[in-house]
Amino acid sequence: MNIRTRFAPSPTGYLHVGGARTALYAYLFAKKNGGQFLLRIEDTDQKRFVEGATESLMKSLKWLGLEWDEGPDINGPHAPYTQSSRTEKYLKAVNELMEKDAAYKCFCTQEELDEMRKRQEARHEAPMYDRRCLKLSKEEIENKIASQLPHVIRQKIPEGMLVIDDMIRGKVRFDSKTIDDQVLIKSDGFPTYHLANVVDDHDMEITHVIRGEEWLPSTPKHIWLYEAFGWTPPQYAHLSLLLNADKTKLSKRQGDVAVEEYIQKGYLQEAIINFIAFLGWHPGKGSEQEIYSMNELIETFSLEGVHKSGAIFNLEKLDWYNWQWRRRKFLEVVEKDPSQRTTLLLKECEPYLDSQFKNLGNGNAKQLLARAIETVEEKILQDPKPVNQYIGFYFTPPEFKPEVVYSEKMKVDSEIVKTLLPAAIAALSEISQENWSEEQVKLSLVGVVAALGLKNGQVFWPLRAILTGEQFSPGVFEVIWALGKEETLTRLKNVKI
RNA sequence: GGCGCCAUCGUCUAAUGGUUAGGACGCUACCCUUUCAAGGUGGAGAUAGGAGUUCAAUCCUCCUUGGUGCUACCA
Repeated sequence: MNIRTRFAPSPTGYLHVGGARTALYAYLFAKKNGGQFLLRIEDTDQKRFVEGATESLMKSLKWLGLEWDEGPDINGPHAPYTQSSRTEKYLKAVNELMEKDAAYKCFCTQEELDEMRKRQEARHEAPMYDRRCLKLSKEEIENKIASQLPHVIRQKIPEGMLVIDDMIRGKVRFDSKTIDDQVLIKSDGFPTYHLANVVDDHDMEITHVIRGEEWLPSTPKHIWLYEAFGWTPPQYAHLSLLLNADKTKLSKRQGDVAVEEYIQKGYLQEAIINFIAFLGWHPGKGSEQEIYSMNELIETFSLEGVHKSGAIFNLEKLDWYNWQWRRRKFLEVVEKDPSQRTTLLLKECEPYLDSQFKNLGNGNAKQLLARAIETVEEKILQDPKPVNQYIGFYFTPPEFKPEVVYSEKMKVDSEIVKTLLPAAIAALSEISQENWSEEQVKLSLVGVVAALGLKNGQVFWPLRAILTGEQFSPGVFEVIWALGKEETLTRLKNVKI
């Protein structure tokens, strides 16, 4: 069987990360099985239509590497792939349903429906359409149509139980008594999701419907529609939701939910894919591999590995994936061509560099910047945003920060700094201008360590902290060498405890 | 309210009718080190509760609890 899946978003805004995961799973399932992945735009609700949303959706999808085989922009054998251009198909389909007595016209007004619901709620009944228009006689219907009363077309839900065999959830039972006669065609002539979805999935030969859990309760309606048409329904796989930290449905209020926003923040495509793939899926077989490329995911993916429970969208893990992928891509290039190292790192930092560092020409300052960045390579690969912290002190002397200089962990207190400073100043002063090198600085400071009987860190940490004012920075020898003898001594002498 | 879905460390998850319940993120201790970071070795940390089936239940069944989704002329 040729597997065909689809992603069918509504153009109401950006691509939501939850939608991205749904699309990813549908994509992986299709590709794993050598099938096709389609994109269909479900814009049957003009009220919610947002200008540019389709383009934005497609852009994010493409950026993620989720390319479709058929879709609104490239078309295909079942074009068009935008529902608003397919209305005749739905009208034709619904006529067929009425002929088969599986649908009927309903003339109830919004007010009538509201009132009916209110009364049902007052009696603690489930709010449901009471089928009053199903009892209309032929003449009544003709009269109402003749007087041009607006109407909708409702699905006539058959009686009985229905069991859905969901690929993720197994067998799920529904009683038709609890299911409403769904509106299929709205009074504006547009279909609702339920009709359009079924007609299109059938027409586009979709074999597996992979969609969010929110559709599970309405799946019986869809299956009954397939039955009424005499079509074979697709296989269903209902995915659990992505959640906020408090386990509510992932929402904008509690953080960013648009893929676009993560792109802007500098997350790598590979990292986002890797991360969302593992939110509710695991390769199984006791595997402990965490890093998967898209190709590896395609090879490994299966619906059996998809979880039933919702997963919290945890940014800390995303950051970690992002770091792993930045590093992996960086090393791939550098291993082939080591000369690329600095260029690549500078490129990483470029967007975050303060303007004063951007146009340094090619002189000493530029080299200094390059070296500084190289020495904090790991930090840059983890997160290039604080880059200015790692280099700013070269250009602007920092204030003395006791909270950085004194460190319980490094066993550094003010007493140590008091004895250390004069010794360090004396030792560094002895190095002649010609001999001023990183190596010489190191020798000199190692001498101080020995002379004072301290641990390495007790000397190196406070000096670096005084000179840079930063928790993290390039190494102390590098810093001293680069600042130069004069500036280093000035900074050290200026310290007042 | 009705109907449905879900339930292993804080988070993502692995595992099996019999395990010291494993890994990753995060947290943390120590080691290493040219500080920090990285790296290495450890640590704390979970089967929601109650019944039942069974020699044996985290795993199967039921109930409770909690969470969540749907209940529109939205998708």
